[in-house]
Amino acid sequence: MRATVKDVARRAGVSPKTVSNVMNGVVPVSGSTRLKVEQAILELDYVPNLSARGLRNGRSGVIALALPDLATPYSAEIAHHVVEVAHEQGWSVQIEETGSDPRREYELMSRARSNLIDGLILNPVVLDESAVKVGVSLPPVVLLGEVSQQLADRVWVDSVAAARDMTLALARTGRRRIAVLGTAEVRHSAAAVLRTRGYQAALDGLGIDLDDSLLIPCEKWTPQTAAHALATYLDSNPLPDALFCFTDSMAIGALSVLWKLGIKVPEDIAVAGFDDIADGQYAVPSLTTVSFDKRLMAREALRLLTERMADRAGEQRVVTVDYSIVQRNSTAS
Amino acid sequence: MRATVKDVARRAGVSPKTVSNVMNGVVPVSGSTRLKVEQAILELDYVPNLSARGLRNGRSGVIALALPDLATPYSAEIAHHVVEVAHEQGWSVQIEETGSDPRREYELMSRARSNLIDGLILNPVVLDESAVKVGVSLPPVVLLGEVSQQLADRVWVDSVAAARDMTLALARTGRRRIAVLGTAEVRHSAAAVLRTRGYQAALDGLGIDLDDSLLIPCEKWTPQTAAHALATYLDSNPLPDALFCFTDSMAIGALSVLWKLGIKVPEDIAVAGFDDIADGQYAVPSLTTVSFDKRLMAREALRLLTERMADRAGEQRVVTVDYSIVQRNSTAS
DNA sequence: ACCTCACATTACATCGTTGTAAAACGGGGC
DNA sequence: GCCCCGTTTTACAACGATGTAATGTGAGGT
Repeated sequence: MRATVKDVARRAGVSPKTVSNVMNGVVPVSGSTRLKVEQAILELDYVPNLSARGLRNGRSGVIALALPDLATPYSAEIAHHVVEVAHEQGWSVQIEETGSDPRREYELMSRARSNLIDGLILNPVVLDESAVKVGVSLPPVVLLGEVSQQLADRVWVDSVAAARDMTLALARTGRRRIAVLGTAEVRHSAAAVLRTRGYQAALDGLGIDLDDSLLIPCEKWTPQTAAHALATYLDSNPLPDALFCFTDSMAIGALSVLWKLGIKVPEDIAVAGFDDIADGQYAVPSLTTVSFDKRLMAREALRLLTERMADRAGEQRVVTVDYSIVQRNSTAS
Repeated sequence: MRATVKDVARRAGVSPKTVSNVMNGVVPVSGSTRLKVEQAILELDYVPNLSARGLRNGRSGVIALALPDLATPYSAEIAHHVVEVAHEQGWSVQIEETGSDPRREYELMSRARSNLIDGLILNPVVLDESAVKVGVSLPPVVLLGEVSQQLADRVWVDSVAAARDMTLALARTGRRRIAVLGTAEVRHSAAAVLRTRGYQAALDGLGIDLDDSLLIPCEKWTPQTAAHALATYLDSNPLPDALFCFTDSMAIGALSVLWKLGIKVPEDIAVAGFDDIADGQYAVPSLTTVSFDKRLMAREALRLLTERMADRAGEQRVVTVDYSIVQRNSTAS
């Protein structure tokens, strides 16, 4: 049987509450009793029962992190940082996968209410109206990434501006027929919409007419689907000058296809990505991308979340994280 | 305020215990009362408090998954599968990162004891003696991956055999000076030791003398460190025939370095990895690797874990998951 | 009408921790 | 020696759900 405060108290010759006081350190405890208690804790190898603590004071010390798909390098890096930052601050992290299913996104919020979870960091894909219900009797939520409506506190990168800048950067290397990979036809993910918007803004600024045939749709943002989408596209379309993939993962799939087809990057076509995942640096050729500080995102998300827990009523806030265009070999001129 | 069983009971005109009976479905409840209760639950938007439930019946429905580093594609894929399989079975998953620090590995086990966690799936790196203490008053544990001692239930791939087979496969393409990347000089991770052993066994079988200068050490198994290790190595050593990297991640780093040096893969040197991460398929050139079913590993780990929870005393078990050598372009002859 | 028996429901206690409010303690001043 | 006051410790109750054991209900048999 596991030792409880009672056992420790008996052994130390004090009351249970005193043991609790020693552990929590809010109520002052005299040096001598503190020592006795600490001794007893060690001897009995006592560990507090977090369920009981959670029941008693209404918070569990656990937050949930919900991502579309953990196997995605981008999600994995985000998860890594959130877990690490959370741990520094004494939080545990429960991971949930939404599979980019909006039903699941909402279900999570309601599940979180069953406690054991003090807050939720959600990387939504198609959230939108499905979860407008946020706010009422739901746990504190911070959204991570693009959303089309302001539903809750949120941390993001201005991907309209980033996509615009990347498009401009590609144009600056002399490319004119710039295709994008990852536009959405069915499920309009906020990220796809915003990045497409940035791309169009850049073309407008350059005085280039938008050519719809340069919008290569790709519903799932994985190397596999990207590779397939690009291969199919190239079957019946001329090769563009440049290819701006809406994520690095897709870019990696694209590089693979281009290599198999004997198309040289960056000589025949420039390729750029978005997210700056670790592997992009080691892609062949190394990948030009939109980079931003994921650890900072994690830190800010956690900050917003803890502040929200302290004050459920405050105004909704948005943190915009800086980005930069990182030029690597895949777009050399 | 959140509704409790009491509120639901009052509204449905029954006792709290009856509400509990309806929810848990073990004790029979008549149709009419069940309906009343379900109605009340809906009206009040009642969600059970898991902390209270956990306190009362000693299990929280949460398991922990501890990995060295979530940002690693291999870890991420494992996590993805564990989370998905666990979710299917109604478990939640708490993620912990060990940073391959044995102290942290042990700390986790003791933390797990504070409940909120019914079991632990641990991917150890240097566990060994540090956690021999498993078993006594610790939560049910399943180890995932290589270990040097049999400490607990465990799921693994026979990486001695796999490394041997991969080495033989490289030899079969006519390579003789086969280097390995990822041997350990400082912290002897079990995986490094076992894979090196398989490599040596293969050379023995082929009648090739072991050439120590073909063992390229690399403590951390990331593309970055691998790239650095390989670049440094090639500065002062002749190019081997083939390079067997102990993980795909390292292989990706290696491919990047080779490409930058203008060394052609597979013409000048064959490159192989281990783990079959998704990106290996899209590497340039696509990566030959040791493949195994990660979802099966997750499923088996969870099976062992739940069985262990049911029977803390049973014999320790080992599940060995099959592997296969997947030939791709990086080793074409 | 009465008793039995199976089945449905209930009251109560309990899980381990901690906030509240009250009690015990101890030191200093008169 | 006594009282007062600040500090430390304590008893008790409560968080919410559920197992135990006891109570209540009704149908069926005689």
